[in-house]
Amino acid sequence: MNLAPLTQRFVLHFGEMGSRWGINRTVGQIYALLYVSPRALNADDIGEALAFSRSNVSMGLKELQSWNLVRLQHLPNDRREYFQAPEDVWAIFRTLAEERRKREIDPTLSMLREALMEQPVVADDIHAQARMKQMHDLIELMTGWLVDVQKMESSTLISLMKMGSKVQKLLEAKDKITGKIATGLTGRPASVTLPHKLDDVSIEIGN
Amino acid sequence: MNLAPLTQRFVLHFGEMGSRWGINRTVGQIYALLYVSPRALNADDIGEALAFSRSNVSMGLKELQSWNLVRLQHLPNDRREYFQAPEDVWAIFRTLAEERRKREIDPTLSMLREALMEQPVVADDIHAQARMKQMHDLIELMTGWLVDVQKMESSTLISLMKMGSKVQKLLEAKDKITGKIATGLTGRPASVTLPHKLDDVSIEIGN
DNA sequence: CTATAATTTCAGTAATTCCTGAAAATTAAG
DNA sequence: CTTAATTTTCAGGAATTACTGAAATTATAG
Repeated sequence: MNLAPLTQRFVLHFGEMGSRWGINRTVGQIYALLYVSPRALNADDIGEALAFSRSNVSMGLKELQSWNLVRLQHLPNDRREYFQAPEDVWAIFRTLAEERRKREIDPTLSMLREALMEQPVVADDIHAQARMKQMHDLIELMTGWLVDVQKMESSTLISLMKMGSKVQKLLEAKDKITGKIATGLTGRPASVTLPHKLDDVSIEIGN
Repeated sequence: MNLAPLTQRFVLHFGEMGSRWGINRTVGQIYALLYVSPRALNADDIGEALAFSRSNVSMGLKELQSWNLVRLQHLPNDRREYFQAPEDVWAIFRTLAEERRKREIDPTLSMLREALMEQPVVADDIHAQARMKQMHDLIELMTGWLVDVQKMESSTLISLMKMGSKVQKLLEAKDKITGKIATGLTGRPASVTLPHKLDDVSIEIGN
């Protein structure tokens, strides 16, 4: 391996973290290399840079493709396949979140759904099913939210994350207002803006 | 293994998913069993229920304790240690998120921070460092947000997740207002409520 | 303090995952 | 179609991880 110093540190780190992320060293290093590379690389480039066998690189790239984490392209007058990681880190993050959901969450959600359809026969299973329902509801809420959030523009997402827990303030304010409506203190029609319908909310700057 | 039908399905599923979640089969099954169990279990209970050796159970429980996923308790007139999973699924989820952050994200954030302090010597490293900066900034934003969100009440978190991408509406409305202020159309002082300071925002119901 | 119950450690083995080189399959140029 | 370049597959060996039983350690009752 003969890489530029910072690149090497990055690549080695990704290799070591691989096991914690559910990928192996090879795949971690290949991805890291592609991520920092200014140009697309072919399998031989990668194998040489990381000192992996050609077949190992092939399997690693296949894995990365199954994660939708690399793009394949062809250069003129060169029949080899070139790979690169997408430029946009937020796009990468979305892909990662989606793929992890598919692999790590969805199968469990399916299992829970099926288990909740059954009628418990044994006493122990009555409690077990109630616990599964709690887990199911949490996961369903989480994944639904994730899908919702995936639809947003990156810029919107960034703004929201920068707000952090201050979003809570908006929610509290909204609850206060809707509470007022319920008790009829505002004199406005009570029909507008229920807790989960925010479409007609407008905001003003307070004192 | 002689478990109630639904419990068994749940336990076996967690065992199989274990590898995708970065834990082994044993640990997955032990956690699943504790999660659905109506009472705390001791190591022998667990070993018998899952047909694992006593030492394997011991190692599995140690692992779960290192994840803060199980609580240890003692029963009167019994010197054995009893384990249980916390009741509150949202508390469990928070723990999981925090521990995964510590193990899967924080080390990378540290590595990136260090790499960004260096002065690139080689041309390749200039681009590599720029890419690392992009990744660093994203991770820092994400983890900061996560820490913020961890502080919220579960009920608040649930409300926010149920709103999903409708939160975006609030943000858009806010931007519209602050935009108006910037262009002086409201006649209000221009100093209030900058994009990241929402403390003084109040909400009214629109038409 | 002693005896016993309970838990943990650890060396050895089993099981799984990773990686390589050789061979097969695919692709495209001539 | 033939040939050469490129990629993929896969059997076997290497490396890692998981699991067990025995021994050591720790904790508590008497």
